[in-house]
Amino acid sequence: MDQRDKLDQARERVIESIAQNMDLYSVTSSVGRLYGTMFFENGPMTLDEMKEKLHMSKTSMSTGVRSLMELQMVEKVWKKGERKDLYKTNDDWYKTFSDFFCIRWRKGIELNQKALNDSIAELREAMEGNDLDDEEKQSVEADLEKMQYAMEYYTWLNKVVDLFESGEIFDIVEKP
Amino acid sequence: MDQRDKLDQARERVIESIAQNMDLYSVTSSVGRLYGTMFFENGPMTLDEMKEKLHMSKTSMSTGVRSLMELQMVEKVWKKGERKDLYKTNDDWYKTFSDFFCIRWRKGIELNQKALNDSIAELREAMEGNDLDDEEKQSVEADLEKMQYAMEYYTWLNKVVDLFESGEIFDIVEKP
DNA sequence: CAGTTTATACAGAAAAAACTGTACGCATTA
DNA sequence: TAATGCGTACAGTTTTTTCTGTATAAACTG
Repeated sequence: MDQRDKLDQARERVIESIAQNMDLYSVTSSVGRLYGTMFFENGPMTLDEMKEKLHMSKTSMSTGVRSLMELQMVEKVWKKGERKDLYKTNDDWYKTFSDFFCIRWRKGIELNQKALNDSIAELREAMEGNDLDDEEKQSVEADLEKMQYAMEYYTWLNKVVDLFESGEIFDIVEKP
Repeated sequence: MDQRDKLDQARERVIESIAQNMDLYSVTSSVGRLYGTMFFENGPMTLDEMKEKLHMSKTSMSTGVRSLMELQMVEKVWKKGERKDLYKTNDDWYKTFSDFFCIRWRKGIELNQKALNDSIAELREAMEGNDLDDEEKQSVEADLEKMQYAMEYYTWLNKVVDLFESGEIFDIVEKP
């Protein structure tokens, strides 16, 4: 094998590994491959360059870049005299991980807490009225207990997310 | 509206919210709904009961339960005299979250580290041989720097995962 | 042991997601 | 202003995933 091919292969191995594991960020391996490719490119890339490298449609590159921008993994770059949009990877992986973790879980927590709050209130109200028979009361009591457990759990999880959002996690586990 | 309906609705709201957010655990909302239903059931359930409640095929219940068991969210229960398999939710959400977080990220880290190790070794070897022109050397140098950054990041992330795996996280953020 | 009953493997249908090519709006250039 | 070039909306196609019904093997019952 040619020396040049060997170097390319070493790079491609890493790109492919990143691609295969990008499902951790809920994107397809195609989008992951796009990220990996941009990561190893020495400068910002245009959509046409991406399309060229990955042998995919420009539309896919466009939507792929949008996904990566939402994840804050890629950002748009301005360069005077250049008509095409340029994109580069955001190379702070620590921040990318934290942001993703926070956004993802915070959203889930919030929605579930909202539903729990509403339902807990309704059940408590029903308990206070006197139109439940014993069996119903017992069932509502059981539901309330479960919902309260869930609320406590989300309170805890929220604090875990705070750890990452505040950057406190970097005091606990220091960057190399 | 009937009082009974209102109580059911309160429960259903929470189940549906859980279902919608179970994509955090990479399962479909159908599987999430199954989990929610089992969570609020007072005892263990059979596949037929699930099928009945969710109006879905028994096959789906079977595969759904398997998914939830892999996530350690559900476990099989033995009861003498009962021919059908019984399943109940594992109600330690703190552990479920930690386990999922660890398994998920540990796997990604490991695979990426493996690829990085191989490629870093190859590139270093290439640098030591004397058959690279200046341009190539520069390119390899740039790749190596990126790969080393990635390795450092994964080392850090591994330590974060350790925090959850060891349970140390519960000293930092205490359970309510 | 024959007759049920249970869970699941498997194949196919239905639904969802990913991807492509065309068309169009907007911006820049001449 | 006309002409060119860019990114993306959109519709249609392909691929993947989810879901169902049937068939079957294993386990239980009498």
